[in-house]
Amino acid sequence: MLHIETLIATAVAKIVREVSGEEVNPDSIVIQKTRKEFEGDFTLVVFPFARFLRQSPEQAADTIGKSLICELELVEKYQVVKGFLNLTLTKGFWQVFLLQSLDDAQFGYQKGHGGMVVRPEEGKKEKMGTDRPMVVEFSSPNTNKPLHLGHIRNNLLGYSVSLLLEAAGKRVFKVNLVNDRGIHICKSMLAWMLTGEGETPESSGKKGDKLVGDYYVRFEKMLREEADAIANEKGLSDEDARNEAPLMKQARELLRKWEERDHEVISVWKKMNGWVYDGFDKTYARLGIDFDKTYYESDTYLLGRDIVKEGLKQGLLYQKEDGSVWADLTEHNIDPKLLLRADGTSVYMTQDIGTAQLRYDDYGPEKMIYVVGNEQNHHFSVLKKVLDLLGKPYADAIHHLSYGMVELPAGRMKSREGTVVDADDLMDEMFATAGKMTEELGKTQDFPDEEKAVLYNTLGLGALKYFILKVDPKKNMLFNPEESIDFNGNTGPFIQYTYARIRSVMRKAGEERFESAKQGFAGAPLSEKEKQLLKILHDFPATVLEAAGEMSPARIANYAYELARSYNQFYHDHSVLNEPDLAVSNFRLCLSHLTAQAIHNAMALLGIKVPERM
RNA sequence: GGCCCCGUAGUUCAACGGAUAGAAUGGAAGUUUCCUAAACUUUAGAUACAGGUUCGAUUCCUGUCGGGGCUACCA
Repeated sequence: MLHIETLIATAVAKIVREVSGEEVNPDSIVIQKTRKEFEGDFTLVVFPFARFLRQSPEQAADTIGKSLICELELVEKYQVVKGFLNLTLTKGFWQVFLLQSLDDAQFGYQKGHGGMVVRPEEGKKEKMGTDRPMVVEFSSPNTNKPLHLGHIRNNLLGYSVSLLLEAAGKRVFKVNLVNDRGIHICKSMLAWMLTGEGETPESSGKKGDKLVGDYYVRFEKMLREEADAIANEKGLSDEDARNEAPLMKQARELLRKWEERDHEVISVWKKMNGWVYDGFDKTYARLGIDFDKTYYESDTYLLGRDIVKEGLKQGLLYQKEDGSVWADLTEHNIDPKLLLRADGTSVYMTQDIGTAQLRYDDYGPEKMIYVVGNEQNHHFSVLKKVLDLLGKPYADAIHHLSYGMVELPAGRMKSREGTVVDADDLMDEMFATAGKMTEELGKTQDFPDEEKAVLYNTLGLGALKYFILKVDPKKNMLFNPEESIDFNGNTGPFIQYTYARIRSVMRKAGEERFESAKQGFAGAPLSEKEKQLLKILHDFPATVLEAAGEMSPARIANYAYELARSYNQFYHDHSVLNEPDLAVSNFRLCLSHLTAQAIHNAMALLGIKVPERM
């Protein structure tokens, strides 16, 4: 059904044109929900038109209000407060909206492809009419360390943004890019080869990614000792000492051998990475994250290297005397960027060039979205410029979805100081807290153990995901390990609870009762709380489009909270099943059902499940 | 040094340039013979500072102060 704000805006544009002859772009007309201290449903901000109409804002509002009543049957009455035109819609409009939405299990989601509005850059609106897919890359782990809280934010964001784009009608491919090669991988390999004594996940009982991570830490410790000794002995700077250290030399040698496909090195590499993937798979599964395709840097860096060499041949890049290859970016006022080292090995940028090409070849996407922390803003701006320099058509399709850091009270997480919050540990804690809270409330005494476990998982993950996704992706956020994540107030469990409450009512009503209720609420009056709830429900489809356009799950999280809060207020003031007036009871039952549907669909966009009872 | 981002109640988060800056949490005070009190109600409490643009600024511009990031032949 047509969105009412659009309808009003179009009508206003027409009125202004008829009265003054001025053309007004309907997109520029501001319609907002009326603040609750005033009477009305929607408010038109009249100030911008007052000049066109050569009237005071109040007069202009009155003029437009009068015409709107004639123009739109849905508008029942209006009131003017200063330059604000407050419109009240008919009760019939709200009831028709409810009735039409009731049977839509996909309520809030776009049907079919295309037609969404996206604002990739601030303030820029752009119609996206094509059927080309969106590729969303997220997670992008290194295979030398387990996943931590930073990765959780990344994964949840990427996954939710993918769902959002899909809900907005796009075809979406979720891809992971595993950084499975490079000097850092060689470090954990080397430590394992030197000190591991054949330890495996099976022999030690450790999760594979944890085991490999331990060797990475061990390498850094051993290197520290060597570097300190050398620094003392030769009076070198820390950086130089680290580079001079035999361990570092061995690691570089290992990387060189790896690039030569040395059998022994490759076999250790495969073995250890296999352990890590087993570990990652468990963590992803538990988080509820999945991918359509996984790229490996080890498969793409050579392609990147070829593209760079080709660029060099075409004279788009230049070579230094030592043989290293560079991109000249002086026209952008950026330092030259190294793309191939003198020894021919590639750097991060090189492989990103390769992956971009591969991804373009694989999907021909409209946009390639990279969910990567804002510390890499510079990297991506350089990547786009280098691809542009190389004449790649997809340079513009690259969109860096840059998100803020998760910080601890003491600052950012540092593995060297052991302040990293491990992803698996955190999920364990959330599960335990959910169980403890629920049992203290005595809500699950009659639950079988299996249902308890499912519920605590749902609630623990719900709390965690909501906690992270409710924050604007662009902003840094704070996590305090000393305080457990809340289950009361503006939280995931609060919204889940609201859903469970509604489901309980629906169960008591029964399917038949609900079916007949749909046919029988025409005459029911509309209370303030009920209307408030309907207004919020009506907003859902537009909110999904906006959230998709801004690639901001936070918009959905805040929406879901507002909706749940509004329902709880309604629920507190009104009885659904004990209401004596049948029409009113029917109406409330339907209202409850649509609310549950909207909560379910909103939370689904965040990757959060909702329980039937809790 | 240069470039970029961020400063909103004690704390954690909201607010397309629009009305009296919203929530949550913590503090204070209440609500349950009634569909789930993980709820609801009341209450005190904030736009770092100084200018500018505007009918209107938390939002845009300039400067100051404070925090973070980037400025790698790490990723």
